[in-house]
Amino acid sequence: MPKIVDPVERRREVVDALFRVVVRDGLQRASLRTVAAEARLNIGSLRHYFATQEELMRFAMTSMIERVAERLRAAVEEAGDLAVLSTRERLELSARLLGELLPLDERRRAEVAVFLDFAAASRTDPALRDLASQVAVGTRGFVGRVLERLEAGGALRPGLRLDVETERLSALVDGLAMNAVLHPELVSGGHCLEVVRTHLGALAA
Amino acid sequence: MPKIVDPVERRREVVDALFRVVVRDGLQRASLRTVAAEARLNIGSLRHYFATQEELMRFAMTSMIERVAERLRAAVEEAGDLAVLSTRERLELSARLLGELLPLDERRRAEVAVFLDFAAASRTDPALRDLASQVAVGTRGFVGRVLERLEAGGALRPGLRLDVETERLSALVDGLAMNAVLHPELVSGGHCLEVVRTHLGALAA
DNA sequence: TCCAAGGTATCACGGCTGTGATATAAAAAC
DNA sequence: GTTTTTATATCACAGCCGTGATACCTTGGA
Repeated sequence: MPKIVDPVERRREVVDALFRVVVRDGLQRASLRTVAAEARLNIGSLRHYFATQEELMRFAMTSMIERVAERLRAAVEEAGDLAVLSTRERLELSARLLGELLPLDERRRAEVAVFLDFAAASRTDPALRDLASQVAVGTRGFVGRVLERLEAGGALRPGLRLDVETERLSALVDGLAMNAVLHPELVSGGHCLEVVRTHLGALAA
Repeated sequence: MPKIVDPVERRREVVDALFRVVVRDGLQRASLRTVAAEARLNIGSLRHYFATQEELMRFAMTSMIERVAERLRAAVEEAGDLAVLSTRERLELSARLLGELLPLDERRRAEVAVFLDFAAASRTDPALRDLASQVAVGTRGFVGRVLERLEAGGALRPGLRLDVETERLSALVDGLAMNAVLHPELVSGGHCLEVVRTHLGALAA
């Protein structure tokens, strides 16, 4: 019974299955066969949508990037205009925005885990390098925009070098996310938010 | 010609070969065969020293932990008593100590790359979990001690919560190290040091 | 001198991997 | 109704993997 299933939907199902495998067993275990089994598909069917392993991996990584980017865009839009807010409220709003990159619930936790595995793999896998670079540039842009809006609203202490602060905050968020995913018994979601709030508070005072 | 080689030295050579493979091709490519080839050993010889793959991986990770821990200890000892130093000098010294965890030269760069791959693998590999946890606890202890000594010397601004600041600085260093290794075209060693100096400066002001 | 131990090397097995080729069948296009 | 496309499914192949078993040789000690 071909053709009755939307191929776009099928690809999404396969990518979701891949993510479940990566979260549960790591990227190394995400072979075509294990992903097909997780998606309840025959490997032949899977290869009808993704001819090679590299094609599947790149499509999955691209899908994840688009999903997170869309969520960040929605969060920024929902934040709206911060002209009406007090400095304290602006800082709290910024913390919530940055929290979209932290493993504060199961969904974000899974995302960070997948990104971590892909990032580590991208170091030695040329097929993933450009995508990993795209992630790094994207998060820097997002963090930089958060800081710019704070400064434009006069919420930041004067004399800050925004490029250095962007690098500092990006590294902080990445490090927090990684530690929270790798050592949840050491770093909880609450700890992450507290550290981010402390950091933003120090940038304001 | 058996017995003429120190088995301790042999194990060290194997571990060094493993690290070279991991840095060059990633942990996934570090099979018994590739490591044996890199060490110019027959796989049978390698298995005479490491019966199983898990034993080799755990020994390698443990060796790396001990090497870095020893270098950190030496750096702290060399730092000596900071009672005679000015606040500015104490901050610069602390930055140098934290720099031991950053990829500021080829050796440290290789270490961070290896740690990153092992950390990512430890998330889903039970055989490495305790070692990864040991690394996380160790770096937190090191960072915490750096902050304690600064505070004891009165170099830090009052009112800081040292536990939160330890988590913040640990995440910052981890994130910087990761980003510098994964995206050297985006984050150089100089950038790392500048960010760390900025952070310590903000803790002092 | 003989024996045990340490070190090197090779073979074989089952298992998993990505991938090419191919068969079958249903739906769509003409 | 015929043909073409889309989809599912299976087989086979070469390659790498960890590992068990084993053989051979050199050295140290009894």
